[in-house]
Amino acid sequence: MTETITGWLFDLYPNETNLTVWLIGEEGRRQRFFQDFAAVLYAAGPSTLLRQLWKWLMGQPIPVHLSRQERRDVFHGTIPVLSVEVLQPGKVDQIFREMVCAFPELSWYDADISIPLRYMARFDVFPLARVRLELRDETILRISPLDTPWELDPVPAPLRMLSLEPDCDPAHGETKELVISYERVRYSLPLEKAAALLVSLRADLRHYDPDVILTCWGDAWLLPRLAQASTESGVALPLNRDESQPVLERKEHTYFSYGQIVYRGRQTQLRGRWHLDQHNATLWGDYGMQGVLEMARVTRQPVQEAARLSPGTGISSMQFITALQRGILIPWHKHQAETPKSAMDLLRSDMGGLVYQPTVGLHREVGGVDFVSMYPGIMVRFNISPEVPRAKNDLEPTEGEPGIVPLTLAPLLNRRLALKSALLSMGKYDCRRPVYQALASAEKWLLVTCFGYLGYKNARFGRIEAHEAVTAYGREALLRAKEAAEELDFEILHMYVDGLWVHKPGCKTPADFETLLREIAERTGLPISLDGIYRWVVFLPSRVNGDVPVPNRYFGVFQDGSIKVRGIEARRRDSAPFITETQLQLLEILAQAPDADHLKEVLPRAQAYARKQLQVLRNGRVPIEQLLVAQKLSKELTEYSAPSPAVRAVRQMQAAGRAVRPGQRVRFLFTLGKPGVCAWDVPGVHPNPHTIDLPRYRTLFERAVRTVLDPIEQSVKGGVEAECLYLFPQPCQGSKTFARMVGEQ
DNA sequence: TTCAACCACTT
DNA sequence: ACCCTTGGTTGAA
Repeated sequence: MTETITGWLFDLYPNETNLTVWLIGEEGRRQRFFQDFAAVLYAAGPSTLLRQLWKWLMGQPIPVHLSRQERRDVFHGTIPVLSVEVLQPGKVDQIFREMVCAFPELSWYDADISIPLRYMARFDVFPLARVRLELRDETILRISPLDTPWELDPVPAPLRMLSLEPDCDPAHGETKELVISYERVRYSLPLEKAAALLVSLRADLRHYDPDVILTCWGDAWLLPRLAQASTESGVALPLNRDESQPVLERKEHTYFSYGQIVYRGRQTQLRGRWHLDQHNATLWGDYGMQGVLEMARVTRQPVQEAARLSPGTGISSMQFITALQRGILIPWHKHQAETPKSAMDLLRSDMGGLVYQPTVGLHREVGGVDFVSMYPGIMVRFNISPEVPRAKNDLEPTEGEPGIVPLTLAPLLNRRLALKSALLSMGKYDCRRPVYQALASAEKWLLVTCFGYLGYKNARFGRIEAHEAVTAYGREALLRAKEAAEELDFEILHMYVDGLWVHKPGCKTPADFETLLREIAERTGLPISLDGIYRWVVFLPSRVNGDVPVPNRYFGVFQDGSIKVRGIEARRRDSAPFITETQLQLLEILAQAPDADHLKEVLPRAQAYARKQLQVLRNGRVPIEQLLVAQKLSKELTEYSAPSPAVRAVRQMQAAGRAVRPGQRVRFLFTLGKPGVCAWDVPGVHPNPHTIDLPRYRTLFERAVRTVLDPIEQSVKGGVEAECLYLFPQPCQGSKTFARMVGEQ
């Protein structure tokens, strides 16, 4: 007796003998099923060794199916392999470890691919895919997808969410209460009365049966704490929906991504239910739940994994899916202890992108023209992939079988283009807008990283020549764009890697740029778009040498009044919120001018605002959190040779028993006297507001204000009284002078 | 005053 | 162990 049901694929993991698969049924039931699933891996090498391996495997207790096959290796063509089919998916890692030990000389393929990823590739499904199951009792006989990860508006799964939120950041202060909320329920309980809390929470879990437990600081703090309380008090807390499985812990780790060191705290994963910690999810800040689900869909990683995925892992898993589905072998990589060159290092060292010197100052009626996902676009159009042979300096589209990289990228790129064009045509207040924006930004990361991986020596599908071909065409495309613009009498104000800023008197509607865009698209074969038309844009000079332009510090206002800011204080994550806020507010005021000619009318308001904010600062009325500076620790404390403010703050934290790992942020305040900083995340220590180093904050404040106002004032000079040019007394460097100025009030 | 060390941004 | 874009700031020599 078989039956068929449909629903959303929710969770998936190996159990003792086969796989557990959770489904959210069409009609809303959460159901657990089981499915037989064999994981296949391959060994290649001398036939005698393969024969020995065969014999060795026959003597193992773990059941396997063995066969000789021919498979395709990306770099070596078709090779003979021994196929090892492990019938108990949960045992793959164990048996593989033993095989490598016994036969270290053999080459291994498809060996370190997670079970969920193998499953997703085999059945072409993904987390929250709509699927049809053919069942016999609790056993899945067949699973087939009803949609693809590339739907723009997938039918949303009816997820039940329960949120757990302590009343304050446990890293910083003393948490007393836990706020529990779901649907229309919301209440809080003291954390101290553990038994009462556990009983209540258990009742909620049983009664509401959430799919998602959404927490703040749940990974490293709340859930471990609840688990411990549960053990101590004897009150069981069934966080897992699958009570036959233990709660899973993923260890903290630090990795490089795009020239940055990144820290991921430990993670607490559930089975049959998701736990998502908003403060420990890679993309949560910018994209929220939608971003995490999108990441899971396109990378096909389980949702809890997707939540803390690095873009590199994300793009790798997409390539693995492509390879698995096409029968291309995935080489096994030992994890070498060497420090990998980051993708960003490569981008820098081979001077990948073309960079131009902008014309410093304020410009009006400027078109921002961007290639959309330029590097991925190049890889797809020119079939750039490690296994596809290339003639040198060949800049023409190639014929033939698309390679792994373009095959992986094409749907992602098309999706991003589709999202972008949907965004262009939808109204400003369309409710899908924020979602689409979140999806587009989430994918941008994957696309950008894919290019980096092409030149990354540890990537399994990398090749430096392919990487160079991409940057070479990128430079060529930008130059062709420049030529096209100049032939159409546009003035080139600036070019940067994949975008250019152009001006032509009278060109201020999208229609005025249409010919240019079409011409560039035609000459380069790459998708191009109008990022927007600026009412005005300012390219900043170097601060060290005021005559020299810098390519990536600018700000401007588009015709719809929205603001674009790059490289300046407000974009730096080590700026205090008060500084960022002031700078962005200044820009908001300036954005009220309908065009550059009206800047002189709004400038006095901006100046008055700056003066007001300065007063707030001087009077000590800025909330202390607004003055917090956050910096990322780039290495172990012992590796530092200079006692930078961040290092001094970490020392304070260490003295209080708080460890900080590389990649973690250190929050601190600048204070008067030695050591000049006060670490924020030291429990029980509350900095005295009177010791705040106001002069220092004032310097930072004025710097940020001058970045924005100086160029505007210069451009409207003549029409404005001279006294307006200097908002503040001349900047003073010595702290004594500052102390006097702050004291004078 | 100079300079090495350090942080962050650009995509 | 090696190389390391840019701009900018900080604190010690």
